[in-house]
Amino acid sequence: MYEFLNITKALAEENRLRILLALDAQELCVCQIIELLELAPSTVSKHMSVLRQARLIDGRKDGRWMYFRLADENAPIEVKEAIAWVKKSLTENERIREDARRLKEILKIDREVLCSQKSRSSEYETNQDTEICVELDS
Amino acid sequence: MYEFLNITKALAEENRLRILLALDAQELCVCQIIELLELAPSTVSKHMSVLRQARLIDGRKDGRWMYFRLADENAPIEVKEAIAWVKKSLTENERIREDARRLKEILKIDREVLCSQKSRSSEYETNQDTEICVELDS
DNA sequence: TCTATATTTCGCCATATAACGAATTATAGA
DNA sequence: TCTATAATTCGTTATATGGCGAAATATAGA
Repeated sequence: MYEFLNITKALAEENRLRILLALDAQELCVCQIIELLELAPSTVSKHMSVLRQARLIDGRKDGRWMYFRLADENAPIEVKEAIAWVKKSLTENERIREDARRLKEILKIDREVLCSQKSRSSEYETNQDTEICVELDS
Repeated sequence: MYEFLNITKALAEENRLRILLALDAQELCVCQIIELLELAPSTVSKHMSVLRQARLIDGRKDGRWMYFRLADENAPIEVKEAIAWVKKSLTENERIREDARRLKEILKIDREVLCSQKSRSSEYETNQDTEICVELDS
């Protein structure tokens, strides 16, 4: 029961659903998810921990970067079915589609540039990555 | 998205999962669910309202009694899949099986007796419905 | 070894929500 | 009409959780 509740609680939050759907197409490092959601690193880290606790995602460390991906075939059946249900229910959702578009742009940015605090978008200024921001906000 | 979140939030609470599974076999009136969960009427009523808002259950009023049942084929596809997923994941759960056993006993009790405050079980005393309470607590 | 930095952990605050009892509403039956 | 009562609504309280920034941790590279 508690394991199942871990899954449903993990799914009961909009940003975590956005993360799951973003991971549908490819694995992502935390800084890319931070960029997508425009949340503080500590907040995103907590969300990843909740999703991982529920076994909805797996993580691997590569140097300083932490990569996450959707749980695969080895996951418990309830988890696999949960992921299938979420994907089917939300793939056509407008917010999720917008995330997918934004993510495509984010993936074009070199990770070194993306992850450095200085070049992080949106937060403080109408910054220099004009063409990217225009794409992202459209 | 908000509709989907209504579903996941409704599923992210143990007592509401117990209610859904209890409704798997038959429709129930609120007083029967109160008896099963041993929660205050106002609490159960709120849970029913959350489940209904998510469209996971339907209700019908019959005199003073309100009956609820699981959503049927007319429900949105996400709802039907959610119900199927929950059922498959939890039917074998020990807590849920115990609820099913208790529910069988509760359904034997005449509803007039069950619903009247005086004869409500467990709460205050080792009451007169001895044989029933023994069954329920075993 | 020392520095920079990606991520996590921790502590705090604001908000959401589960629980209850009291008050209210709706309905059956006297 | 009046009373009893099943259920809901409302107000309150306690707890859980999302958010952030600061501090800690881990690792790459100088």
